[in-house]
Amino acid sequence: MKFSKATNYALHTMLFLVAAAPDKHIGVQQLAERQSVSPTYLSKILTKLVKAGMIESASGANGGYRLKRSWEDISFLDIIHAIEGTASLFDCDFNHGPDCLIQLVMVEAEDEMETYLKNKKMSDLARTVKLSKISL
Amino acid sequence: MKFSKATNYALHTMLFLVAAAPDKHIGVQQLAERQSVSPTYLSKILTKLVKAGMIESASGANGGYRLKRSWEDISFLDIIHAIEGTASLFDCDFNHGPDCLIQLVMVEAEDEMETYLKNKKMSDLARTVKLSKISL
DNA sequence: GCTATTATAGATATATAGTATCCCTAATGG
DNA sequence: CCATTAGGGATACTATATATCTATAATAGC
Repeated sequence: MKFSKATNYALHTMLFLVAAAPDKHIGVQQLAERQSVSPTYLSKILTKLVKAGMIESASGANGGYRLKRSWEDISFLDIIHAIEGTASLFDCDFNHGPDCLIQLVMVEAEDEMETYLKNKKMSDLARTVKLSKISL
Repeated sequence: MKFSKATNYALHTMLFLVAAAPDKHIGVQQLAERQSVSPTYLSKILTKLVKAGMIESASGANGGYRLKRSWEDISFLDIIHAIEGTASLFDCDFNHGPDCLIQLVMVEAEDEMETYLKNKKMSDLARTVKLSKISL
């Protein structure tokens, strides 16, 4: 079980936008170069973020991707869900009654992680980046 | 990102052993039938639990798998780690300095889940099973 | 010791998901 | 109208998970 690389690309792109360009359009070309990934691939990933309402895109010259107005509240969980989907990490396929005890525990465990990720906002992280001049 | 079916097989097998047969040898044949999976496949999974020191195996007639003496303390996390490995769920491969802020957050999130799973013991669950007569 | 039983290991096959690229189309600013 | 940029479809490659079959090793019971 692993988080996908796509999620990593999405998280880094979002952090870059929030920390360095919260209002400018940035082309996928430039974003892709920073992460050494092909523009078309990154584009597919970012399109998911667009559909999830976190960023918006503009075609044509000087186009690119830009944060939406409501970016202050975007959490890690929002981004992860947009890329990986919202399905539970654990499925007990057996049909042994309506509630599988193991399933219940696993879902609760996942909830613990998700609660943490829901409370971590990109904007919090961006503040840290600016203070410490950490490179993205 | 998903937990593997193998983890599900392992968890159910362990719960069955703890709840129903904490001291008897149970053949993989019988365990596999309960979960509608091939004996050789389940055997490979259970061998991992043997190597992790949670159960022991005996060849020959009346052989099979049995819990080790120390089974009272076995947690969900122990089993998951034995099957899925202990590697972090998230790797930031970029080389932008020693500490990637995103990586740090993701590892902490995983820790939240793992802490929960470490505190959930199979024996706790077995007690619930017996009280409520839930079918495994 | 012989035989039936049972776990273990190796080889192999199949399915699924992740990663990635190429190419074509659509939209838009200048 | 043209250069630029996002979006979508088709496709290929890889890695991992899932699963089975066969052969080998160990052991209990006779």
